[in-house]
Amino acid sequence: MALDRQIIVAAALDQLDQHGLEGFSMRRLAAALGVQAPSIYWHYPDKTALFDDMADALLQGVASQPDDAADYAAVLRHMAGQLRDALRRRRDGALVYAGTFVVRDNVLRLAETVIGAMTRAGYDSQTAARTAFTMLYYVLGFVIEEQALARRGGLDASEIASRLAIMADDRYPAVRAALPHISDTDHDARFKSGVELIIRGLGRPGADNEEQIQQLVKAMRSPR
Amino acid sequence: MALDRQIIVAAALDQLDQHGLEGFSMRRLAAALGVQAPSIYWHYPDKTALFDDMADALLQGVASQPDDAADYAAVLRHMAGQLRDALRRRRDGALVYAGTFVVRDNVLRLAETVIGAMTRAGYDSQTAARTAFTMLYYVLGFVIEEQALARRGGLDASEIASRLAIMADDRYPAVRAALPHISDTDHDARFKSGVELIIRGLGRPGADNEEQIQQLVKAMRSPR
DNA sequence: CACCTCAATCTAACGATGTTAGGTTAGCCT
DNA sequence: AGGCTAACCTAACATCGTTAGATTGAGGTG
Repeated sequence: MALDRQIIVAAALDQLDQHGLEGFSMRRLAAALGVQAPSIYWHYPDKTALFDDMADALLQGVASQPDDAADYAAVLRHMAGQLRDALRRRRDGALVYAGTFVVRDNVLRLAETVIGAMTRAGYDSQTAARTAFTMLYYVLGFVIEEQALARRGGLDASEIASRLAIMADDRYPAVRAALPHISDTDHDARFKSGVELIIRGLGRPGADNEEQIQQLVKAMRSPR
Repeated sequence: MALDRQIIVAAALDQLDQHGLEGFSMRRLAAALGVQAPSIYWHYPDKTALFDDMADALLQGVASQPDDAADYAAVLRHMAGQLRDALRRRRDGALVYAGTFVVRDNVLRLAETVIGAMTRAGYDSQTAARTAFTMLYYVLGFVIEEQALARRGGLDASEIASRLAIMADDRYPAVRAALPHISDTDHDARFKSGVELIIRGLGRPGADNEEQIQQLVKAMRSPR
């Protein structure tokens, strides 16, 4: 009577926060809803269908007020940040989303915002689409690793760092030299640097200018 | 007697290919090894420890012969491709790796190759480390989505494409215009374009030159 | 009001899962 | 020969996703 998909999804996301992806259980979810487990199967054919809705719900509110006037780089930055926050909002959110990869309104709106801003700036739609996906994959991979620490309950960041320091012996001099940056816990800064790296990789709109930039950069990189 | 970790991991990866991550079972694995399920628990404390070894084994052979003379961009390209192939080799390989995120010899060797090549080229170790991670996250996200189609057995790529075409109505004009590129099934080309985007984002080694390039690119992007 | 329908829940159960407790074997060391 | 222990076994526990089929209760119809 009281149950519908929206209520179930909301409760399911709370369950996710409490027990994680591994500990998620249809029975516990049902109990939290004050109902028996099979009742959920009247509203959803199976667990994966429920998780599809959960994945979509994660993106609710992302790209809700697109700014058509904004610079395309600003849009990319903003959307990457919003996507990261959305995936981080719930425990194991990135894994839930990765497991399903649904095509729904919420993700379409996100794509529209990014691709629209880029095409308006003069990029062809292939470049726009591929950039949007590259950014999406980066964010997804980043948050998955960001949440991986929480997943393995026991060890914290410092523990990993010290274990890494031990392993990085003479066989891995470059890794050892870069240790403080590899173990850097300033996730915000690390995330932004990746976003900027991708944005910077975009040349000027139009294939010709694109090539120009590439050649120019290449020239500047050549040995002094 | 016959059993050891190496044999178990090899059989476990075969099980992964046959049944996927969802269908993986300690009992079935044991049966494939001609043994009862609890026997595996003499060699591994639990399932997650086994999956850690499996994740590490996925990267075996990656960056096995580092070329110290190679251009840093070539190293980045090569390592990204090798990592993608490694994760793709086994069904749900990317998800297995994402679930664990272990720090072992195989991943250290990969990091050493990339970071080493970049620092030798003149980049500071922070830029090198962050670039390596950005590339890693991109590849991970890419392969997760690449394997997502196989995970949901029923629908194939064309089915998704047509469903997407239906949803991309007037509300999403940019998405509709970019449809052929969004549904592009040439995964190799899409993968490479992301890799090149990230590589291109790297400026000339050294902060000053870096800024130079940024300013230059910015100038070229400014309205005609 | 009595009857029917059907959405929405229930109980009961099936087969499978990861894991643990504790017993059994078989080869090596003294 | 006798004991130790690595490496397996059987049995069982609690829990899981899911299905079959019974039951409830509200709304519409005669």
